[in-house]
Amino acid sequence: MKEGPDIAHVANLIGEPARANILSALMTGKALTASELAQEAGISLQTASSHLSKLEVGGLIAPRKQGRHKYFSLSSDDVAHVLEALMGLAARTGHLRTRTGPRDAALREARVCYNHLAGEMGTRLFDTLLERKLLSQQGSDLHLTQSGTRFVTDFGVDLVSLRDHKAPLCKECLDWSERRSHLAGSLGRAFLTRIETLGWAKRDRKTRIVSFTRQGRSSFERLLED
Amino acid sequence: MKEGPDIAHVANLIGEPARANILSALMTGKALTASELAQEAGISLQTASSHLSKLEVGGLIAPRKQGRHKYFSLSSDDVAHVLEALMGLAARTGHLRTRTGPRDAALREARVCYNHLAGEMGTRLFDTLLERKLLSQQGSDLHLTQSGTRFVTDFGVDLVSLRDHKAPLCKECLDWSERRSHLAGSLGRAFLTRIETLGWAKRDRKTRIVSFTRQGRSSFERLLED
DNA sequence: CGAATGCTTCGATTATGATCGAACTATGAA
DNA sequence: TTCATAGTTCGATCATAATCGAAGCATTCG
Repeated sequence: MKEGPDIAHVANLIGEPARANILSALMTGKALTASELAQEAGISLQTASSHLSKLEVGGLIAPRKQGRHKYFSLSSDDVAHVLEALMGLAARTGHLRTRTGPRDAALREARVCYNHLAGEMGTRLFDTLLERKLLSQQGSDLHLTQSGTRFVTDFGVDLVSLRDHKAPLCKECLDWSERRSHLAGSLGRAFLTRIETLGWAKRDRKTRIVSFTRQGRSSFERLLED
Repeated sequence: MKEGPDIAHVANLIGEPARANILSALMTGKALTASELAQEAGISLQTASSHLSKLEVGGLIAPRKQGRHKYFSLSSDDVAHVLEALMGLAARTGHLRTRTGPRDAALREARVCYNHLAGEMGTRLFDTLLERKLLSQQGSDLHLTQSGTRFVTDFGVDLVSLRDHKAPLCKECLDWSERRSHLAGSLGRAFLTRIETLGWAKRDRKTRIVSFTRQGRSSFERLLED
């Protein structure tokens, strides 16, 4: 009864609606200010401040001061992973907050999961990388193969600067709508950034939706089939 | 702000200490009665009853009546997966309830994660299955290969009866102490059962610890190296 | 400097829900 | 039938924490 990590504390942090909204908003991967998060969660600035400090002490979010603004973001991919897992469970146990609508369909097709691509497009990318042996999976470790390195570089991602970081290059993240993995880690992030840079898709500012242009979509298809 | 699944509700269910204790107790995979769970969580029977009904309505646990007893168990592997993910996050953000001790070491070595083997022994099994190509991983789908089928059958697992179920045969589950995957799904369950049947290891009744005998440990090693 | 903006702290209010005693129902045993 | 055990329901109590107004810092801008 008293062994192991204290899951109640962490779950309790997530379990308050206002805080859950804050965390969900941060799943877009963007750093947001206290005021923005307050608005997002539908609470006053004072209340938000209190919640934010709890989340910070709890290690779920990390602040960054910039002038008189204070930006918050999720403190690690782990947090995003737990949130996605919770969304999956909540969806499967039928605890949806709204009826499924067109917006929901868009979310399922392509969305942001803490800076990397999730949804159907995300899992397809991940699966293709494995099928074409651009990515190799040993146990739960993921590595770029030689051809994978070439592929990624050709796509325009600067691997050299990525490898500098301590953070793992490739990680997998379980997708709540697809029940499959998509690519996380710094490479996952770089992929999404590159897709945006190429103008293939745009992130919606308010939601987690990633909307591909028609051209972008077919370019993406070609990339996968190449 | 209102799209997507209601994670706050689910997280809130887990976020109450008494309920977290109940769920943790059920991570052993054993079905427990209301009274047992009350004792496990250190609360009265009335209080436990209230919590259990909330967890049941929330879809996290499933009851089974047997005479005048009511047995509860986790309602799915998904729930166990979320709990493990939470434990990982809690452990990494430093929210341990107790100092690490010998019991903790035993837990890290081998423990039960909702009826399948977790901890170091669990992840080693999983990795070996992949290395020796007994298990193949395509995207996030896992399949037994032909040689894998032979391997498992030789080990004494009755695959035929397992395949009958609708539930997926192989699944992966992220381990909180190892940060790697171990084998879940009905095959994972069968593996642990078989290990127990062979007398290689015993589950502790009260904790999640799986303690291997000396002989069992070396048999296990041999199985992996074979 | 003073004014404005972003955020935090304090304090009072309020709502929620965890808790358990007591009474009640259901199953099983004598 | 009567008694015992397992579990639920009801009701009262109590503690916690979410909320926001008001005041207080801190930073930037004019």
